[in-house]
Amino acid sequence: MSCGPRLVQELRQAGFRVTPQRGVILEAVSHNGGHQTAQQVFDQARRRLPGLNLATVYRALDTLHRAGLIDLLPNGSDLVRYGLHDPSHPHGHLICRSCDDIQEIGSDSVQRLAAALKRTSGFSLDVGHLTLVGLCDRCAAKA
Amino acid sequence: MSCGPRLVQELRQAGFRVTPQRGVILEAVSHNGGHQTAQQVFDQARRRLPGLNLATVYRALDTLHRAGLIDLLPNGSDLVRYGLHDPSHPHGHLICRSCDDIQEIGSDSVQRLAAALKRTSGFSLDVGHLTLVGLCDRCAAKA
DNA sequence: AACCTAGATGCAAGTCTTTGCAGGTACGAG
DNA sequence: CTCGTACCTGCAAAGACTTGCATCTAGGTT
Repeated sequence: MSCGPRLVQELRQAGFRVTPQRGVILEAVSHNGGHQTAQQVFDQARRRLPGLNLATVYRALDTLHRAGLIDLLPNGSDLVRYGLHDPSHPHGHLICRSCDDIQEIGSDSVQRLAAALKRTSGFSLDVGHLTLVGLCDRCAAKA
Repeated sequence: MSCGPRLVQELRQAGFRVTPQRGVILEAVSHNGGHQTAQQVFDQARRRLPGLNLATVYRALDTLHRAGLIDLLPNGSDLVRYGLHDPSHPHGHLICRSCDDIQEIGSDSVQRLAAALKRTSGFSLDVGHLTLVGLCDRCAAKA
């Protein structure tokens, strides 16, 4: 896992400090294939750093997010989940408001929307971690 | 204000009951031009229904949202705000993650994205109340 | 290598929102 | 018009997340 080097480089570059807490928390985020809740990250990280506090986890998750190391998945109806941000595989998420299913979308159509918004409103859409809410095909068929 | 008839019709149609609390809460949402927080809705609604409870406000807002009467504006960093849903004027919101400014967007480009998603993934995007996060032109210029 | 300071952490208390439960009410059936 | 019950509400307590403050530490400076 190449977390270590990336952590140091990207945190420093964004003007944040490299601390053991942030290292352990970043590793915990990727545990079990990602998509962890804050509490799960906390439980996992505390095994390696017993004194760790939940408030620190929330602050570190925010910091790592702002440094571009992790993505937020605000699930609408469920808890917020966190995942490693992989710049070599940019994608958005489609979340079904009925069954909470998450599917990924490639960024082609999103890129086109972003370009249109930039042109018409000057707004820079966050393409890297975009989350869209609606109905998946199965739930749409029911309604 | 045509809240009354719409309230009765749309709540019933969605299988919910029409209660005085829901009526007062719906009116409170539209107070001051909309975009109210839950607390503001509570303060406003309690003037007409003194016994009203904050938990009821949250439950009613959820119910009214699911019945299609109000929109949610999850502001990312700030509190969630609520507004009347106007089917004759569908639009999305662009929220700046840096300064929390909200601007509206017409649905043209959003409609195109929705059509593309439907085609490629079978996913039905909620076009009526779409909220996109990014940087507004001023904050993008700073960064 | 020792020092300084902005920034990070731990703790505790605070907000915002949700949930469980007991009693109350809308509204369709009789 | 009255009844019955599924759905709502109020209350209190929990859950999720944030914030204020004192202490500590990463990492640049000397």
